[in-house]
Amino acid sequence: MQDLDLNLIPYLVAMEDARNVSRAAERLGVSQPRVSTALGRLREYFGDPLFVRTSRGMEPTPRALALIPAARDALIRIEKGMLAAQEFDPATSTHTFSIALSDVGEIVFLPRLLQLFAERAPHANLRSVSVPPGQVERGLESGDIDLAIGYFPDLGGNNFFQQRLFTHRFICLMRSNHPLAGTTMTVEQFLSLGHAVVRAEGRSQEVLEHYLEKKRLRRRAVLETPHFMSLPFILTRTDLIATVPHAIGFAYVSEHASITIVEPPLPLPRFDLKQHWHRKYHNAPRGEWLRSVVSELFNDALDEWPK
DNA sequence: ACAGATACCGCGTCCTTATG
DNA sequence: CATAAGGACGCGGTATCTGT
Repeated sequence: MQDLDLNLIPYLVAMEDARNVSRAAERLGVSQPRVSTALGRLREYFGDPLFVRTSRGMEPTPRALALIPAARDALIRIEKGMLAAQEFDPATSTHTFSIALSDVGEIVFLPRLLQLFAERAPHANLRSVSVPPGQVERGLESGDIDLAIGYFPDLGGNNFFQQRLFTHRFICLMRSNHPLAGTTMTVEQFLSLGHAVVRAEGRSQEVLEHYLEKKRLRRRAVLETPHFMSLPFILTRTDLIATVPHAIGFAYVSEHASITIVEPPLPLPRFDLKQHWHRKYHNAPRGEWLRSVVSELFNDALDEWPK
């Protein structure tokens, strides 16, 4: 440690970000040779080339990749602990928070989140972004997305932090005057009824599909639709049933008297709904505030909906 | 032609030593 | 023990070279 010049650490991190000496220099606000010599000293200290020239730019070596997380962490700690005193004030903030939500999330999260924003952050705005699952990662890293809420089983790795909000279970919806409304549905009935099946972009419906497939249970998908929104209108006018995450079902039932909930006759799988963020922003006051608000609003108490 | 590495020089920093 | 003065070291800049 004595021999390692700590001033070199930002260069290491900037190189990983830019993968290019000149651009790293630009980002750091220094000259290109300075990055080059800094890299040289790092190379000597660690006895490893750290970054090598390739057709895709300066590629980090395994050694560099092993070093960088710690370096990044150190910088963030210093920034947070010593330099960044600025606090986030929800009452005056005019920030627009970007949140990645599945369509399930839009229905479940946005109304309550907006209510809370109106009270505590009246000048802040919300933007719900719909991005393909593979791009959530990139968005969170770049800061284009502040938070991802929902079922994102692919969002792992040690660059991302997550917090479980509540566990989703599946329930069945049907019209209130359906012959089976208010009864205890049997497996036979469940399988013989026509189903309205949502195949949304998100991953949550896959959990159900995989389960049914594994159990070799075939239901009759009379309707396939990519949207949850149309379900209440469809169910009201047909004998179809739909199996959906419970928070959605509860939301529909509270708005549409013509829809009612029936418990499914099978122990359907459950899945955790989480909020995900990039470790880069773990200590950012704004992000911390948003996450605390989300976990305050959405937690296991949601299992008790509706009253 | 472009990007990264090297040469060289000025200057600032920090260490050592001296002194109040 | 604190501060001042002197000096070595090395950082970081510009210019330039080298390799792809």
